[in-house]
Amino acid sequence: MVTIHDVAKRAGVSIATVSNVINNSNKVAKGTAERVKKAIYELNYIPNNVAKGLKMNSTRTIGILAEDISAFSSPDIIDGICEQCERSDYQINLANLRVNNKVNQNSEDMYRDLAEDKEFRKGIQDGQNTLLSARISALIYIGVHPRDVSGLLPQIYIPMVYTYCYAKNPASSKAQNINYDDFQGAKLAVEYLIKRGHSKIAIIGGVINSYSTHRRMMGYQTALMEHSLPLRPEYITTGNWMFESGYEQMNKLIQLSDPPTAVFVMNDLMSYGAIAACKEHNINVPNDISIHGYDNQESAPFVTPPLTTIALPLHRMGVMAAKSAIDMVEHRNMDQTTEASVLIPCHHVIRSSVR
Amino acid sequence: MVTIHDVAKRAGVSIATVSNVINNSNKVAKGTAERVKKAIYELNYIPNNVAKGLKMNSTRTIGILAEDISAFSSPDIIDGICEQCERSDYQINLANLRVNNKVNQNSEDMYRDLAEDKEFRKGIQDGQNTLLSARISALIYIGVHPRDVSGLLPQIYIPMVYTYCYAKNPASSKAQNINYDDFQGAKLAVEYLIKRGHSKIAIIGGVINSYSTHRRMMGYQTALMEHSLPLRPEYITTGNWMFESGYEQMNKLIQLSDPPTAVFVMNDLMSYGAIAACKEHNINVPNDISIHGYDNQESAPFVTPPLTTIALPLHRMGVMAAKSAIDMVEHRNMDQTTEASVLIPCHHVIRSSVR
DNA sequence: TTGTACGCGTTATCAT
DNA sequence: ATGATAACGCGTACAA
Repeated sequence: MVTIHDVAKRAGVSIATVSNVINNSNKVAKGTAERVKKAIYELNYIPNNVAKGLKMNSTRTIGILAEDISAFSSPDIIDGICEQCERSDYQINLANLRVNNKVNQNSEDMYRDLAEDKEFRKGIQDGQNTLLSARISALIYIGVHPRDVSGLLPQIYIPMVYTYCYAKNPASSKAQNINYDDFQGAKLAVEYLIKRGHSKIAIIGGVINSYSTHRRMMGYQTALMEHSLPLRPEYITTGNWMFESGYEQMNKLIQLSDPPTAVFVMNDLMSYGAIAACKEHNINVPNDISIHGYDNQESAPFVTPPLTTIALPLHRMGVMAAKSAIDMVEHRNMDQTTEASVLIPCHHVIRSSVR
Repeated sequence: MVTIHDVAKRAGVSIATVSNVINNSNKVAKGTAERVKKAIYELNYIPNNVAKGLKMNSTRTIGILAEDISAFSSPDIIDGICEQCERSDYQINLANLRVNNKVNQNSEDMYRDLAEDKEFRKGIQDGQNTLLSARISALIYIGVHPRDVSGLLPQIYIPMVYTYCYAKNPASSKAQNINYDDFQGAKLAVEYLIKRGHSKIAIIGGVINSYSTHRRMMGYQTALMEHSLPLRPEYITTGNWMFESGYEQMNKLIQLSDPPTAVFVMNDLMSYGAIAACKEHNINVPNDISIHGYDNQESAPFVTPPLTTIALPLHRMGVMAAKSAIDMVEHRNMDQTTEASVLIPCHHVIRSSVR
């Protein structure tokens, strides 16, 4: 490997001069700088960041600890992180926990079970340690489900950002949570239904102890309230985020004596189930009943009818996560205005499942 | 940060001894080793891999240069790479080129255009250099489309693996291509259609100069040939991988005087278009006509009818890619049996779009 | 403006 | 079995 010494020799200068043209090119005479740059180019010199990292005690590297990189939400978040890191000249070190292979899908409370799983906790420890031994400057933890992950990670002394999850008691004294706004997204959805003339609006929620379910439910209620619409208990149902539960709950709603004309379903998967239930009863979506999803999964444009839904600001979450991580590393977070948690608004994707 | 010196002091030994218990614990007396381990635990010592990397001239780090981490194929490949790296005690350094934002979707030959795009070539250079300055031990390049990417990357002196793309003239003298088997996958699909009793089997291909289109077409032909079925030119159509072209080509096939009873469509997106065309003509899928896709996109189970398709071995490609990268790093690739290109078989996902 | 010398945290060699 | 010490490639006082 060609080093700074080789460049110095070829340019006929000392290594200090080479270092100076690389790092603060103003400190060195123009002619000398040219010679050095020429030598760098000719030798195809590539600075050794591991030596630099050792010397500077800073690697300018963000560690990503992803609960599951195959989760639908992870790639776009990581994409955002990459983008910001490129802009700020940071590198990325990646570790993956493969949560979705480990979680018990049949469990009532799969994420709590998971949090108590010895093997998973060891995996998370190992992942964190591997990253830490690479001397990352900050750590971004990407969850697979918005929930409190306090206590999952051992305490560390570098800045931390949680995204697609949050920590009430973070693992670092410098920490931030970056998430999308469940409340705003749900409100957006229901307000749209109201705007389209619906007043009998039911809801199919996710699992009842989920943060998202709570927040989205509040968005639903608030939208109704602000438009002086009644909150009808028989219109409130919950499932478990899966296709089947959307199907089941929709069947219940259909059989009501005064059925809704629109249903806000808390995720796309359950929406598909709801649509399937309608089809079975020869109820046309959206003509007889409107279905509104949440998540904007990759499949949403391709189902029949194409699903009107709420898109998550995943890319922006990644950008923001990297940005706050880097800000904390570079001590720019010291103004009191910085909130420990930021919520990024969702936006609407209108297709054809709402009339 | 606590260093090996702190541990040594606390354990009352020299740093050499601490290093020995970490790396070759057999060289040191049992009692001493215990004391050292205790000190490590008490001080929460985490080895500094950047110092180690400098000293060893090896970081045990795989660089991933992803053309687009948001492409449907990338996350599972990366997941596989992560898994193998964890097993082999390697770290991962990630860079993303965001190709899909840069490519001109309307171009006849978008990837060739891209390859000639100055800005993209600069991006790829920068990405490679960033990775190289982190002194990665090997580089894995993940494409977004199976094609020859020779000449895109500058020549380098570390092992390279190409996956979801290939290089006839790789950028390293130690290189390998890891891909799925287009030919085998297509043959699998068409043989299934034949087994289900179809003999009038049409095909909707991708863009005509695409490697995948060629290979899948050959799989189609071979399956027909091996079952003594005629190759009917009017059954051979091609599109451009997008929804609309599936729709258009299907419309043509429907209007044939002797229309097919089954269509092998070369990707899922065009399959959705084909299904849409059938619906418009009140042709029931699969009862009147069968549709077979390729890719097994996340959406495939949710369209109507759920799509029978070919699943790509993405995770295994990632595992294999990392494995060969690491093998090359550790000089285990020296047997002549190692092929420059390996193809991993696809497998079948049977749902309801084929009768 | 440019050069010399030191130290960052390791591992490995060579003594002891 | 254990310890002292020289590198690894770089950035930066400080000297010139």
